[in-house]
Amino acid sequence: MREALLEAALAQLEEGGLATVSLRGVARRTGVSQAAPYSHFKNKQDLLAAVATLGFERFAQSMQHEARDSVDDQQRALALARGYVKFALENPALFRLMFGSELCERFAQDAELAAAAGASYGLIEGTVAALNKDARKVTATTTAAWALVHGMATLLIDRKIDPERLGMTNIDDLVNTIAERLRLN
Amino acid sequence: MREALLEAALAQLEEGGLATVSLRGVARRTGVSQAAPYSHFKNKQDLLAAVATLGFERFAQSMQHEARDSVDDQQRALALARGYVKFALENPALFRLMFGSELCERFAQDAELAAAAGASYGLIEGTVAALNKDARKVTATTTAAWALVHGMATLLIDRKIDPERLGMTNIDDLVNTIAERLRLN
DNA sequence: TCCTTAAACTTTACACTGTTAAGATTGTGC
DNA sequence: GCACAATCTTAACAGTGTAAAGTTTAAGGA
Repeated sequence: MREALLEAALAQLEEGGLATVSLRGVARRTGVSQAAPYSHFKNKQDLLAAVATLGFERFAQSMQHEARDSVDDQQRALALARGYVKFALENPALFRLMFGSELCERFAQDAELAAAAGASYGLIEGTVAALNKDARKVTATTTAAWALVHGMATLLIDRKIDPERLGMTNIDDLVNTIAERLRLN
Repeated sequence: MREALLEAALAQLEEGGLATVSLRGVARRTGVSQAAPYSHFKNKQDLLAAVATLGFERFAQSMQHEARDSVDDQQRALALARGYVKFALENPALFRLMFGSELCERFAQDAELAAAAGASYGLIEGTVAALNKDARKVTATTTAAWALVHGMATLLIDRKIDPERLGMTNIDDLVNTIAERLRLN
């Protein structure tokens, strides 16, 4: 049942955005009374945190899947970037929940959530580290790479960047073109 | 009075975040009845759009102020980046409103909002253009620069990047270090 | 001066939300 | 068979966005 609630929340999230996700609506969708979710989640934020944790797990999978055939670290870095952006575009509301301010303070206390997010970060850092012999630069370079890709993802889902205006018809080309402007080592 | 409502909304926004901004609260704060704001704004989103427009104007000012003493285009680009990130850190809730999903669709119909946002984009694009003789590259490079800086700003205000972990104690150094990793021409 | 008209504001109401409290139901281990 | 804990339901409270209807207010023309 806990899973049914999570699934209902996820479905509602992608159908109507975070603003349309209500505990009562999720309960209704699951065919249960309005207060039933409180047996499984302390409150609404608690449920959203669980949804976000699930999101981070899929996020990491999405990036790894995109990078499964990469033969060198350079290619792998680009593939991770594509996976990052594609996940955001395919699950915009979930992505916004994962990185938005609603759960911002929760990462400090929710170990599961923090671990799931940390795993995603580790993917990026690991690949950057493989490209940099100078270990002192790894953190800064990872941050730069992350910021570039994260900015691209958020600006794309919020329609601030229009791929057409760049003459790009598919996401792969766009990500490759933009990520190319970064010094990775 | 319209201005008094806007000011109250802005104050509440920075004090408690977007989630705590309610039309009724804004009305209460202004010392007026709960339905009074509807004489000046069609609905809540309309008021938030006006707040965001105001935010974009201050945003552009913040960047220009930071770049006022730059002697060359390279320095100016870095200064704009610092202004971008500083504004986000000093007005996190306003920044999130400006770039968040609540007003995402509004840019297409609200000319004032679009113009204010466009002016900020123009600042960045203009500086990138000054650094690139090849006009075909300007759009892509601007997008990359924007994404990098925007990603840094959002990750910083959402506590995903910790300046301490990078050995940085002030924002100027952080922005310079990260922005340095970008090929601007 | 009086009257009209439009804007601004108030009161009231409705449907919705998160959350809590109090019961009812259920299945499990003794 | 029974206590007990988990799970669920119903009912309630305060808060929200918004619409409808009525009231005040100010301006302009006869």
